[in-house]
Amino acid sequence: MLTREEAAQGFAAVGSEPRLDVLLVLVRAGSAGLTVGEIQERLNVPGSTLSHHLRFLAAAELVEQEKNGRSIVNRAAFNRLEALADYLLRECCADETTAPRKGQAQSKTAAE
Amino acid sequence: MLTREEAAQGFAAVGSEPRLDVLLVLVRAGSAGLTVGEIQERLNVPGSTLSHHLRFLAAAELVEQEKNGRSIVNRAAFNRLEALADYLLRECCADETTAPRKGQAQSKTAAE
DNA sequence: GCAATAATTCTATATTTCTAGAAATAACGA
DNA sequence: TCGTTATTTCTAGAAATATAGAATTATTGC
Repeated sequence: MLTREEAAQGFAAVGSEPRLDVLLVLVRAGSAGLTVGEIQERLNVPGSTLSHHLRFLAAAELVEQEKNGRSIVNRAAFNRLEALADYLLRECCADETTAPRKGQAQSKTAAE
Repeated sequence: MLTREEAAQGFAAVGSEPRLDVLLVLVRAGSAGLTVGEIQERLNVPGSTLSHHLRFLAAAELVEQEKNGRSIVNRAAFNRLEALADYLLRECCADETTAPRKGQAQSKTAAE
């Protein structure tokens, strides 16, 4: 489960277009991941800039990096991404006193 | 459907703790929404700062603002939040050539 | 050891964002 | 109209982030 700080950091990490691009190519790549060089080929971005963005994504634990020879394989952290996706609406309407929003999951913290 | 730019802007909007706090109280409040003053009470933040953050959230269309007398009611844009939540993993594993990630939805853009 | 490759760190500049006090605007009630 | 309430806009300094070239580190093959 994500803390509020982790969630904000995660959202900030994908809150810039170049970084969102990086994450999306990794998500598409699936569990095989991509090396830094492969990402660089796909996105056509200078190495130092890419490295900076990858560090950001790794710090937010949205991307995992594994060294393999002189390459570094980057993989999307799918569990973390799912947790992020769930985070925003998790407590939906917990304070709602009148009719709850139709079709909206109710908060687990709200009294059943 | 969200463009890449809209998605990045949306994530950036919830990518700061104070702003995530604002969004979360609105999500909890449900469809009734909250006035700026009510948010201010709950979060204990200066009005000018809150106004700045709300503008950010509204620009990303994560929050809708409706004027009501001298108050402004703010509501979470649930549809948009759902779209954001779906965005990250939508194209999961589209480029995967070997075994797809178990339990992971396949991309709509991938050949069926 | 040496050249080549893969990636990071260093550095510097430009831009954006954060924060919040002060002033301004807008709406209502008497 | 006047005072009060609700909110925004103005302003400005501090902090964070973006970008990318140059230098550096690490790994491999010969």
